[in-house]
This record gives sequence, C-alpha cells and structure tokens, in this order.
Amino acid sequence: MASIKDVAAEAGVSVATVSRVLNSHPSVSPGARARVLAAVDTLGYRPNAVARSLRTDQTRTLGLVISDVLNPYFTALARSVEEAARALGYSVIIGNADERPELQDHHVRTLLDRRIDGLLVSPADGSSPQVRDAARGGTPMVFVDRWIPGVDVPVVRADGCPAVRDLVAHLYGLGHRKLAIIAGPAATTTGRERVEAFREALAEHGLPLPDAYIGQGDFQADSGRRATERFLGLGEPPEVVFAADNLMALGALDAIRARGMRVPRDIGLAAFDDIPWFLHTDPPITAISQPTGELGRAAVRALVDVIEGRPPQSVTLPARLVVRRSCGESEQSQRSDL
Amino acid sequence: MASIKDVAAEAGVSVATVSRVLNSHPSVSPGARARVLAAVDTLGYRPNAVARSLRTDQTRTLGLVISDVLNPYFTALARSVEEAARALGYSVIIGNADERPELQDHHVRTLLDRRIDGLLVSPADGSSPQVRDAARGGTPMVFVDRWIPGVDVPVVRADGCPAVRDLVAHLYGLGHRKLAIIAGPAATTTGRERVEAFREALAEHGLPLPDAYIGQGDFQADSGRRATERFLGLGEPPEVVFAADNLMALGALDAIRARGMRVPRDIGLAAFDDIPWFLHTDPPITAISQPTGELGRAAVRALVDVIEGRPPQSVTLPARLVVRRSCGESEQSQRSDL
DNA sequence: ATCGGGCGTGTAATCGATTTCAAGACCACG
DNA sequence: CGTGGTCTTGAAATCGATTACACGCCCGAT
Repeated sequence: MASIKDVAAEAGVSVATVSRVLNSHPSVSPGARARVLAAVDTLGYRPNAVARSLRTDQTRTLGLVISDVLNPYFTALARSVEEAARALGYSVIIGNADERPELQDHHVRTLLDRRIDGLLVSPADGSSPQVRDAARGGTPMVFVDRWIPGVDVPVVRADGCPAVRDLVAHLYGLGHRKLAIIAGPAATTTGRERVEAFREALAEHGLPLPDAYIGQGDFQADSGRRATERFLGLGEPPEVVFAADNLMALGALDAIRARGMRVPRDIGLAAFDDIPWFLHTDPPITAISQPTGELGRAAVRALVDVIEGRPPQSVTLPARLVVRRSCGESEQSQRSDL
Repeated sequence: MASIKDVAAEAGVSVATVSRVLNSHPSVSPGARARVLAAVDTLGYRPNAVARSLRTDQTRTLGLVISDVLNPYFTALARSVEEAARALGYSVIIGNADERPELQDHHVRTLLDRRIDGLLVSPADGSSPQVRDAARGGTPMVFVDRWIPGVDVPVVRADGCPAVRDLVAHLYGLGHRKLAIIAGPAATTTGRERVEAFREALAEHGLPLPDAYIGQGDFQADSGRRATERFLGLGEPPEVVFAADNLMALGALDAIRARGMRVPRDIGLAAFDDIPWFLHTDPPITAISQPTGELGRAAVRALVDVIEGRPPQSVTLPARLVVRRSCGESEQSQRSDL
C-alpha cells in the first residue's frame, strides 16, 4: 500500500507538502497542489488512519457498548447512533455485552486500548470498576438508556415512569387487579426503575405488588419464559403480566402458549420497549415505546460535546404507551392505536 | 495516559525490556520482569493499540459490512461473527450498509483506511468497484451470505434451493396453485437465486410464474408492503405470497392486515429467513431457516485462514424448511414443527 | 538599495510501540 | 588467564503520518 512518501516522490515534493494538501492547509502553491492530487490519484493513495491517529492523538471513532445486539431496541439505538456519528465525521465501534458484565468490561478495555475518542455505554451491571476507572481517567463518556449511579457522566435516556403509570391506569380501567411484572436485573437502573414505577403506579390505585408477582428476569427471553411459568403455576395467577423488556415478553408469550393458553383471553401481556414485530404477534402487544432515534442522536451530540470541550447535557426524553390488544382491550381502543 | 516510556522509567529499565516483558519474550531476567510488572500495575499502563498496529502492521481487527442491522438475520450473523472472532483474538468493526451501495462503499473505505486485517462482506449490490478493488488490492476478504460474481474471494453462505423446493412441494401438497414471490433486488445474488429456485420448483409441478406474480422488493419492509398491495389488487390474486426475506414478510403482513384480510384464511404467507418472532406472529409463519451461527463461525474461520496465509475454503451450508401455520397447514402439520 | 513581511517549501522531531544489533556481564572450559 | 558462548540489556531505527521551525524568495515600502 502506498504511503505518503511514495506520493511525495511521485509528485516531486516533500511529505510535508503532501500532508498540507491533504489537510487543505492554505499555504500550498496551485502547482504543487495539482501535482500532489495527481500523484494521489495515480497511486490510489489513502492516508493511513492508524499513523494519523498516533500522531494527532485522535481516532475520530466512538465506542458503543450495548447490552445485547439481539435485542431490537438496542440495534435500533445502535443504528441511530452510527448515523448521527457519521454525520459528524465519526465512526463507531459496537461492543455487544450480551448482558454479561465480564464481556462488557472486555469491550470497554479493548475500546480504550484502541484509543477511541469517546465512549457510549449502556451498562449491563451497576458497578463495573472498568467503567468507573475509564470515567475517572478522563475518557469522554456518556451513559445511554442505563447508567451507573455515583459516576459523574451525562445520561441520555427515556423516562418510562409516566408511561408505566398510564399503562397501569389502562389495565385498571380494563378491570384488571392482579398485575405481575417480570423485572430486569436489579443491577441495572432500568431494571430497578421499571419495577418501582410499576409498584408506585399500583399503589395509586390501592393495589399491592406481592413478591409472588415479581419475577426476576435478566432481560433475555429465557428468563421471561421461566418467570411466566412460575406465575402460571401460582394458586392465584396474575391477570396481566408486564414484561420489563421486549425479549422477556417474547419468552412470556412462549410460556403462555406452551401451557395451551391464549392472550388475552386467559392472561394479559404488556411490554416495555416497542418494536415493529409487536404489531404482528398474536395478538398485537400493548407496549411502552421509547424514542430510539432521538435517543441515539442526543447521546452522540452529548458525547461529541464532551469530546470537543463543550459543556454536555444530560437528556431525558418521554416514553409513551401504545395500546393494542394483548390486555383484553375492546375492539374500539384497539383500533384507535393501531 | 501512561506510555511505555513511563513504565520503563518507573521500573528503571529501557523501553525494550518493557516491550519484551509485555510480549513474553524469553530473555528477560526474573528481577526485571517483576519490576516491569509492578510498574505496569502502579501506573495502570495499557499498551497503545494504535502505536502497536502502526509498527506491526496488523490491527487484529476484522471488518464486517452487513446489508442491514435492523434485519434480525444480519444481527444474528453479526453476533456469531463477533463471538468467533473474539475467540481467535480479533475484534470486529461492523458497518451497516442499510442496503445502500454508497453507504456500503463508505464503510469499506473507512475500514480499509483503518487497516483492518480482513474484511467480511455481504454486498448490497452486485458490482461495487470499491469492493472489487479491495479484493484485487490484496485485502484478505470473504463474502458471507451474498457475493459478487467474478471476484475471486471465498464465499460462505447457505444454499436455499432445496429448501425452496421443499416449500413449493409443501404448498402444492396443501392445494395451492397460484404462488407469488416478493423478490429481493436483482443486484444481489440472494435476490436472484431465490426467485430462480422458486421458478424452477414451480416448474417441477407444472406451475408457471407469471410476471404479475413477481413483486420487486429491496429486502426492506416497505417494499414488501407495496408488492403485496399490488398482488391483492390483481384480478386474480395469488393464494400464497413467498417473501424472500423476513422484513418483506413483515411488510406483507402489514398490507394484508390493512386490507382487513386474515392469514392464512384469505391468503397464505411464507418467508425466507427464520427468526424467533415468526413463532409469535398471527399466525406463526412458515419459513426457511438459515444456520446463522455456523455461517458466522465458518466465515471467520475462512477469513482468518486467508489472513494467516492458509488456503481458505468456500463453505455452503444447507437451509431448511420450518412448517408453521401461515399457509393453511392443518393442525397436525402445525404441531409437528412447532 | 535595503529592509520587512508574507508565502511556499523542506528538514526533522514527534507520537508509542517493536525489533535489530551490539555490547556487557558472567560462566565454563582448556 | 584467555577464549568462546549464553544470557540480559539498551540504543537506535522504524512504521506513516503531522507540524514546528527555518530558510529562501519575491514584493512593496522607505
């Protein structure tokens, strides 16, 4: 592969002049510029980003560590992040943690080794020392979706509490009183928040949230399945199950179907995170929708602010309830939101 | 951030010795080794991968350019690729082409600028000069899923022809005669192959594939919707629609539902690519399943073979039909494959 | 004619690693 | 005591860029 030296030789100038042309510095004569450009063309020269990064101490690359690539919510987020970053001239390297803290740490470490300019993290656990150290060490960083309390880093996320309250009111209005939740890991902020919001919303209607109605999940389909099986085996099973993410909702659907039961006839189902497929499940699923596109854009904006020395801002966007048919809604309410 | 010089100073040795310890060269005295390790520890030193790459001319990074991150088939593939690469000590940078040739070329270019050790590509178009040049230029490369004819690069893919034949036989057995297909872009190999396999399989049963029954799609949901609308507006609409990927199947489902029709009562639906959600749609969808995990592993193996100078092998794996309920299958055949 | 100030250009230092080469220390053997 | 070999070690070159600095040149002002 041709290097800047080859270009300089071909154009009959020094490497400094080549570099100046490539970086559009002002003081280069038109003649030299033309010869350099011609040489670049005939050699098919492309600057070596590795060498450039070493010298300039910036890679124009952002790291994004997400909890699970197979989760459509996170791929939608990843996509909007990449798009926003590209518009600003940055590339992004995605690390998939698979909800495993040690994998998350692995990715953070290799990303740091590569000297990415900034890091977007949705922590799989609540206290990764790796992440803490990176933040303390001065790596530009912003949390997206989930965060780690006590680490001084901007957070970009959606606030699901009002939407959860809407959901509970909706379920109450449909006559449901026995409501269960499949929670996410207590180590994650979203895992905790959603249970708390649910509990508080229930309390507003004078409803309890017994321990038996809290299933401990890990945001993966299988845990949703197991939790739902336990619910269904209860002497007094819940009337509606609320899954704290879309994958666990999928697992719940599995478990319900395996028992030969039907949604919503035998049991209702609602989910946090809305994804295109929820329109086409049997039945379409009532869900809480997050503005992933805006979330990704805001996260990149905040991170680039940190990188370029501007004061960054935490951003909280609203999530909203999308009513469909999985909780025994009437035809009427169904149609209004389809 | 501490550099190797700082470590050398702290340990009271030269940078050469530090480097030797870090790369576990044999000839370092136990004392020096211990002091270096201690220095590394107190400074929290991590080698700069950028500098290392510049010197060694290898990044231990693979590039993966996929056609669409929002397509669960490709995220499953990306996941298995990353996993296999990690096991071999490589990182993966994913580029999402969004089915747009110019975006694909953008990613190939920046990946090459970053001097990745090898490239895994699922080309969004049939003739990217960018990709051709990279291959000719000697960049280790492997095509996965789709490929570009005439470019001498190993291909790792699933052969869907037998499964398509099985599908057509299955549909024929159910009494369907009017079969339509929503094709992928003719610029992609998978786009063409699936139509051809479908046409040939129909011919085996003496069935025609009229032009009116070929919808031109682009592997995205919206095109599936439009093609299906056209089918439904025909004087003699098809009895079954076969979508050449899962996203277009989703669009088809939309279109059918928008007309107030039901699957499979009013029209049947089948899809290429199987994804977990197909079990939970209304109704569960009969689909052709690809072995994404094995595909990803084989692709990485082949690419690393090229990189490390071993003779690489093209790999073709079988796809298989998964019968569910979206084509008017009886309860019996449904249960056997659920 | 002299001086000052741009402007265009090249030389060389630099970024943080790896690696070659030579040299010093030490030991064993004759 | 001299010789040769092994084992450790460090100095310096190198990878491919960017950039500070200096130099030569030309032009206009005095």
